Amino acid sequence: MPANPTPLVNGEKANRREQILSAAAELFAHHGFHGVGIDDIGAAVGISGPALYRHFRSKDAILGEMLNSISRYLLDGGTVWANRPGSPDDTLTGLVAFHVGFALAHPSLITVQERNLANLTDADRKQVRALQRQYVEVWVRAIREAMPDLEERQARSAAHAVFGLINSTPYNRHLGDSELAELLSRLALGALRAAG
Amino acid sequence: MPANPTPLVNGEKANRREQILSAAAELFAHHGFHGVGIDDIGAAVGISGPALYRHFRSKDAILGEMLNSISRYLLDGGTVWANRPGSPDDTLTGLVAFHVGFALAHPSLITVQERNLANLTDADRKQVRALQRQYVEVWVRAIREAMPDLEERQARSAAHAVFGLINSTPYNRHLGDSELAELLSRLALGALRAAG
DNA sequence: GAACAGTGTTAGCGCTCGCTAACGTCCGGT
DNA sequence: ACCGGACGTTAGCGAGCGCTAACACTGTTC
Repeated sequence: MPANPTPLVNGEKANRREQILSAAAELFAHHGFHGVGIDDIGAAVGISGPALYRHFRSKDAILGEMLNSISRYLLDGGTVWANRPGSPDDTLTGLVAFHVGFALAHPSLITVQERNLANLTDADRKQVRALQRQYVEVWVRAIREAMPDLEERQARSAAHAVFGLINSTPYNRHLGDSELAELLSRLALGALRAAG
Repeated sequence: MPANPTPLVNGEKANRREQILSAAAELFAHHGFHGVGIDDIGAAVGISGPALYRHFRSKDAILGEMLNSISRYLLDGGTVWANRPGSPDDTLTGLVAFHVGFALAHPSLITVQERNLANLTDADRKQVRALQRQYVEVWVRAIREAMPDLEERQARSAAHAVFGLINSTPYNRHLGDSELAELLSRLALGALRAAG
């Protein structure tokens, strides 16, 4: 279980680093990494551009910490759900619910993680990729236990496809949260069941 | 039916404009709009930076024409499939196959269209958005005819979710094309059937 | 064969960006 | 009372960007 229930909490008691990460996530999601300036991020938290360097070594470091935190949160949470006792079908349902919950709570983080991998430092990208791969593997194992007749490559493709389905939350703001969560879960499980 | 079977063909007989659009799509998909320079695009087609201005009014115009072309192609093709005679279920299957075919043939166009809407000129964005909205409506109508008990808002959310599912092709390069096409179609239809 | 349209080149302007430097202010500990 | 660290400011650098200007070459037209 991760130490923090959600990554990048943006509550009132959050310290500067977290405020900055949260604001930067919103901006990166809307305009892309290169479309956002240091001054924009500073202004979003009420300080002025260069003051950011009291908290982060560089602009790349902001993105790096952001994506690392997201990937680690997903991997940790996914691992917990995958190891819960229960039938393979229950495990899959739990994983779906977990990912849906994250995507609904943090659509901008979803957007950033999907779009800005290429803007990372080589070292950061390596780390994030590794975490993402492990998360996919958690899903692949869960999928194959629920559908033993699926090949591994097909299960992996199915996992990516289901991520794409759930990660549509940024374009899906016209339904209530609970209603959307229920619909997405049903769609995701329906897709997975059709894979077998 | 659109005049051209696929948008932005990058064959050998393609003229300069099309070469440029094709190369720029690849670059934009990998590095993002702001991460690609005029000189990069020029180099990719064997000419040097400023020569692009013989063919396009600006860098924004390249992106604008690219996204407009994609959206128009999808809308035109989707409309054709939606109007084919056949059962509602056949129509849905046709739409899925059409979108899957496009996503498989042009993963980088998928990426660009998903990530770079925000970098368009106001006028271009308005146009592209309008085309995308119409395409979504084509799907919403088809979905509701196949599942009459679905509300319109739910059908719209389901459409976005299925787009996300199919548009996962950029992350899905480890399965053969035909195998992946078949899998994605099955997943998409399974998701849609689970919506009702 | 001169004019011209089409397509390429290089040089360079003006602007923005990430980042550093130098400095100011507040605040808790001895 | 004073010092030092944490955190903020503004000014400005060097680099890279989109784009324009000025010019060169080629092939077609009358």
